[in-house]
Amino acid sequence: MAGIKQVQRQTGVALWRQIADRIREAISSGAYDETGMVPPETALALQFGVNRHTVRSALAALAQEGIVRAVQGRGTLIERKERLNFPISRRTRFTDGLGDQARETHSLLLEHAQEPANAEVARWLRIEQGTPVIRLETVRDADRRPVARGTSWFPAARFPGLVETYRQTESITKAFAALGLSDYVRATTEITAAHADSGDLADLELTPGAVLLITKAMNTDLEGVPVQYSISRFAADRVQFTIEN
Amino acid sequence: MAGIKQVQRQTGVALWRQIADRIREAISSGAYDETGMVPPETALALQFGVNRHTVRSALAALAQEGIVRAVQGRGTLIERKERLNFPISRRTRFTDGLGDQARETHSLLLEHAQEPANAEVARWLRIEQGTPVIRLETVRDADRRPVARGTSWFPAARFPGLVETYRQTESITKAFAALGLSDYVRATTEITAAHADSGDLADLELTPGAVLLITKAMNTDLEGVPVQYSISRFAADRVQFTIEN
DNA sequence: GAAAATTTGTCCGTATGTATT
DNA sequence: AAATACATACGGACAAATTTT
Repeated sequence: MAGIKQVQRQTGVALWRQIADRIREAISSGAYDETGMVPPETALALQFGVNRHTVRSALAALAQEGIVRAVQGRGTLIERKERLNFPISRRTRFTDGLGDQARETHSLLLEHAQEPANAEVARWLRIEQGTPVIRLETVRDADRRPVARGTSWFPAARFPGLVETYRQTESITKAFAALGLSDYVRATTEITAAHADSGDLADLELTPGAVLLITKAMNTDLEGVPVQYSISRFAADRVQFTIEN
Repeated sequence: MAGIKQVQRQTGVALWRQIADRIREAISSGAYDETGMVPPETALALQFGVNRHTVRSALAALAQEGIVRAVQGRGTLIERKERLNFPISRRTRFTDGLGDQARETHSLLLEHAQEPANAEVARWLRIEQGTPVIRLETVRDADRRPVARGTSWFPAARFPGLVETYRQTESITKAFAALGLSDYVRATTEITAAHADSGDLADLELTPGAVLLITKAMNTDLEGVPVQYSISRFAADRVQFTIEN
């Protein structure tokens, strides 16, 4: 089971890097497909002739890349992934956009409040700073796998009772419809990427170092008046966005 | 200079995490603005009453978030960042899209070749697999800072001499124009995010763990015939994308 | 320009804690 | 309950890069 090529010292490339590369190759070559796990750290340390900590550095790098996930007491599992596709267009809607990619989608309302708009929210919703807005904190699942967490703000005066309707329907589109807004469109979307923070790790069931796709989006009614501003944080290894022009 | 709150053991929260949080706060409060650096590891270890390795774990986490950057022999520098905005639309062009956000942009041609299209390239360019394509590997800078590296493929038969023209003009738009294609449009864009690999680290001057925004884009001529397929890898902390619908 | 001091990087060894099997 | 496996933390040594003397 020992590899043919051993790691080499004093080559200018750190041992843990060489080992990470070696394990990455082994994973993609399917060497560990039987168990779906990487061998225990102690076994790898023996195999490569290094200290267990050196192996840990290598595994930490791979975990950080999302290739493996260490579980205390169990072992280091190999991750496999498929990405859901989210089209971004004038007609962008979360659930509809998924189409038949997921059998079952859920939206969990974590928290809600009515509060005065801060500078950023006011700018996006084109209202005066301090105007009352409704804030919703949600986590969205597709087939039991958390996909995104986000915060949305709505002008409070225009959508009384939004929270109750949303809680029942789990859909912004339906809540809007129930409140007299039959249609709306995506006006602008801003996309960045960053590392997950501790809140993301918990809500999206991620491991430290995970990557997020972050969108800031503004929806308007058909007259172009802003009705929703959202910041959404997507687990990057579970989604991709597509834009058709 | 010692902090008022000390870190606490046996609380269920690892020491290195507590220390990372403490340093993160100190940075954002401007405590280290004078030097633009975090104190040396040994000083922090003394301040928090822990081993230097524990401080290193904390700093590694912050480095991985892109908040600091360690430089051997010098110290741990605090990163500050501004993001360039890339609009994605039917008229998407790299340099023009930047507008006045950068005084100076460059495109460095790393490598080029003519080769048969593989399955992916053939699918995007809507040509037969094996048809000759021109491949360009480039790195793009804005104000001396590398922003993106990418690979582009073009149908070889349609654009003879593309490489020479591109090398002179540093512009795909101008190279197309010189070869008789006066205008083209962005048809589809696919966006994902991931960790940087070793090639990205080198070309984009990033540190391990850095996050990338990755686009797969297809441009067509005005008749809708694909003329270019590109995979671009953007340093996520230097850019954002915007989509206006 | 050379030497010394400073600072981060790598690696080892050991001990103990915590979660899972 | 015991064994296994990952997580955290400490201590030490030396290497490598940079800055200071």
